[in-house]
Amino acid sequence: MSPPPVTRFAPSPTGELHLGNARTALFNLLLARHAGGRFLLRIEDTDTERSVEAHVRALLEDLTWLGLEWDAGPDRDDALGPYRQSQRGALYAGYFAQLEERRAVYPCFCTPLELELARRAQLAAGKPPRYAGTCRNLSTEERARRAAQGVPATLRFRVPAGARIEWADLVHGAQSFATDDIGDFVVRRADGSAAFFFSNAVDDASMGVTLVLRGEDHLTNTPRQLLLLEALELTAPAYGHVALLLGADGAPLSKRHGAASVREYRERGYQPFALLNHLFRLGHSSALQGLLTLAEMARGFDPKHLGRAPARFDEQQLTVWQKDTVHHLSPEAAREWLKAVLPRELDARTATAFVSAILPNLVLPADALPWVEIVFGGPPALEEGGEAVVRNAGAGYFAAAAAAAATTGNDLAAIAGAARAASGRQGRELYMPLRLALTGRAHGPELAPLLKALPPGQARERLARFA
RNA sequence: GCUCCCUUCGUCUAGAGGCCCAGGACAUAGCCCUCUCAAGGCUGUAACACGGGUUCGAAUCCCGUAGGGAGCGCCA
Repeated sequence: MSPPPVTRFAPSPTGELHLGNARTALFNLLLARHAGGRFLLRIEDTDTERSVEAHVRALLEDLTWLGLEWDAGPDRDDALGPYRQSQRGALYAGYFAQLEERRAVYPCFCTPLELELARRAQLAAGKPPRYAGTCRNLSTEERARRAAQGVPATLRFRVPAGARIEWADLVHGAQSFATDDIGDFVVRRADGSAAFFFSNAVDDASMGVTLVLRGEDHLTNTPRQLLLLEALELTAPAYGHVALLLGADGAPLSKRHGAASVREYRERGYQPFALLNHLFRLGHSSALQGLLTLAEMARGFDPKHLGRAPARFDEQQLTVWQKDTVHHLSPEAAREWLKAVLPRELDARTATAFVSAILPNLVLPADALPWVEIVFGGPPALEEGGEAVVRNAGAGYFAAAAAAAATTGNDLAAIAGAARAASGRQGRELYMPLRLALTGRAHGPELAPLLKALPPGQARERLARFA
């Protein structure tokens, strides 16, 4: 029996939570829950230039809104924390010292400009843009001299030559990379802060993370982290690289596709469970059908069923989940969901009647707007072509219907019954003139419940118009 | 440029040499139900990127080609 897994989501707070990252978070959470393990949230804010506190808050909000709860994180500290990399400097210092002691790293005095020029020259010459090793073999004296001059230096990892780095990727299987294809990389910036390869790998190890599911964009970077961990004699987690999420057109998901962040979908009125159910099946397959709860997803999640090919985020598919979620909302939840579009002064009973009537026809809150106007905005004008249908039913039909509405309340059976008795009409012939007179439209939610939401006297008034 | 990853119906995917002239879900078309819409039921259309090999047999293994993507940063 292997120990329970520890997984993590380690976002950088540089913007809104991207859908691809949300999926990564979901998968890691499910992976942990599936086996009774722990799911950690670590904020990777070593880049103080781009990390913004407001983004951290937004990130936690979005994850919470989705229902993705972490066992430990920036707001839930424990012995393994702190969970913000900007607060882990002391721990990093110890590991930097170890690397220096073992001569696994060396100071690099190259300036950003020099490096940029070198990179461009290499690219232009058709060569891989890798660090040329300028500072790799400086003498001890030379290093001391430059340091004494106060030349700022980064710390670079000395990548061993002629070796191969191999690992079994959870998604892609056996991987093998030649160290000769990897340039010496920066582990500590000139300002003393830790660089991604370093802090990310070191934190996974020091936090006891055993399983890392991350974006495929990290696949070719993995050998660097493995090298680093090996030099530090730390245990590497098992890595799985999930294919990227694309837009409906097959291009990387971005703003161009309308929305690429959780926040945007949330603001448009999408339900968290709709989003979650969609993400669950993107790049992952499950025999489970239908709308799933997080617990059900956790039970059914299997890293063996993670796909290797990139998946497209198709809003049409999301809409299917959204409909399903919305149609199953309780009347209370539905009222809350529609709060922004419902008239303010509506009493609870009417609001519930109205919401229950139109819910089966909604996908997003905005879809309720026309019905608010139709039901609460007074007798609606007839749509194109409605006039003829109404006229054809005749004045007697509507006189009987209006009378029934006045005496029996907003009861469709009574109203239709009276109209039937007066006109002899049945089926569509019977109901369509009623629908038109009451809503102005030929299409819409079921009439009976809609009638119940109509303000007092409105049914009679709307029908009497054509008597 | 180099290294690496990927390629099954419109979309998400099942498929780990014979169970596949490729299965499911959603979308789509038709029918049924029905006061309309939605929901529901039934039926249908629709895919192994291409070319070589290996094998009695390949969607599955190997090699190429094409297309897409990532990485090669004092970003993460």
